[in-house]
Order: sequence, then C-alpha cells, then structure tokens
Amino acid sequence: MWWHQHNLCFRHPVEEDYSGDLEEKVATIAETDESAESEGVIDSHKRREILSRRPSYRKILNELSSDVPGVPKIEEEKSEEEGTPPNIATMAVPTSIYQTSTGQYTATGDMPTYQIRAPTTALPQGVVMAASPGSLHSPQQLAEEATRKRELRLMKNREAAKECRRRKKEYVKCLESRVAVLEVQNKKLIEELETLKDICSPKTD
DNA sequence: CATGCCCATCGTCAGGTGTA
DNA sequence: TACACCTGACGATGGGCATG
Repeated sequence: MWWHQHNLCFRHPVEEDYSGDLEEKVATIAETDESAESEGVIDSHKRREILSRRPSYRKILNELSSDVPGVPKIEEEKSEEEGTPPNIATMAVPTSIYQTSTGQYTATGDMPTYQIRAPTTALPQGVVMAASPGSLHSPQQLAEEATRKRELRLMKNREAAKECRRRKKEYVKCLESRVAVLEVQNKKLIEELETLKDICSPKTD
C-alpha cells in the first residue's frame, strides 16, 4: 500500500494540494480521520517529525507507468517549456553581510535580482568552479566565497523547487486521469455483472 | 475606489533520500 | 559518509472577485 498516512490532516491551504485525496481514491483506502480534530494544535516542528516521507513524484509515476501502460512517465526535463531560451543565468552579487542562526550571509537590502532559465543538470559551471578553497586568503575572500556558495545553493534549490512543483502537477494530473479510467472500468464491470446475473438467474414464471 | 478574502505561485529552509 | 537532490512546510506577494 502507498504512503496514505502521509498528510491526512495537516494540509497547507495552498501548496499542500489535494493529491492525497486522489491517492486515496485511486487506492481505495479506508480513511481514518480521527486525527482531524488535532489540526492546528501540533506545531510545525512536531508536524515534520510526524510526517513520514514518501517516494518522489518521479519515482511514483514511473512505477505507475510500469504497471499501467496508459500512464505517461514524468520527463526528466522540459527545457523548451514556455519557449524561453535556456542557459540564461544572471545574478546580482550581494554586498552587505549579515549574521543568521545558520551562518553568515550577505544581502543587498532589496530583492536579489536573478533570471535563471537553465536545465537543472546544466548549472553554470563557470560559477561552480570559479574559485578553489586553496586560493582564498583574506577574510573578505572567504566571505565572498561563502556568499557565492550560498547564492549557488539558493539558485539550485529554486530551480529544484520549480521542477518539483511541475512534477507534482503532472503527478496529480496523472492520478486524475487514472481515477477517470478506473471509474469507467468499474462502471463497465458492474454492467457486465448485471448482465451475467440476468443470464444465469433462472426465470421462475 | 478601498478593503478583505481566496487562490496560485514563488523563494527559502529543513530534513529525508539516493548515490558515488 | 559526504554530498547533491528532492520535497513538505512556511511566509510573502500579487491577481481576481465580491462587498460596502
């Protein structure tokens, strides 16, 4: 059985969409919603501890597709999406440094300016390999290196989040179409059963 | 027109998962 | 085991719509 215990209650109003319901529908899982009352009681931190992970959408869908011929596989990348040219990556270099609980970061004070349109597997290599740790000397250089690494990490994660959301949408669409197919199938089987009943049952008149 | 509500989307963080 | 990747959660933002 699937990961159906995941997120039965703690639905984020927007991002946490209804895919869980679809999963239940497809798998015909008996719902145990006694925990619905506890919504809002458990804080976010505890929530994360409770929630169990499930496989990635790509994995799930690919497994689905191997089981069911009609189910499409999630593609690795759609670089031609929206018709925008790939491999455009511009980043503003932050100037000021601030301290957070997780480390020393920098900021410009306004929103970071970036425009990225590159496949996740083809990140700007020039940026990645720009400086090796051995070539750093002054604290300023170290700070710049840390900043550069952080910006790179954020950029990668931004793209990863986009891709993840795209996959999730695709996954939900797939589930929806699967629900439709199964409903039709179910209807047909019920009709067939009724027909067979009529044929097999002896007339008593 | 101003305000409030709802929804979609985005960027980020944190932590789980996969793999070399 | 370190590292990269993936994804749930959260807050911010902006657009659309209804209402006063």
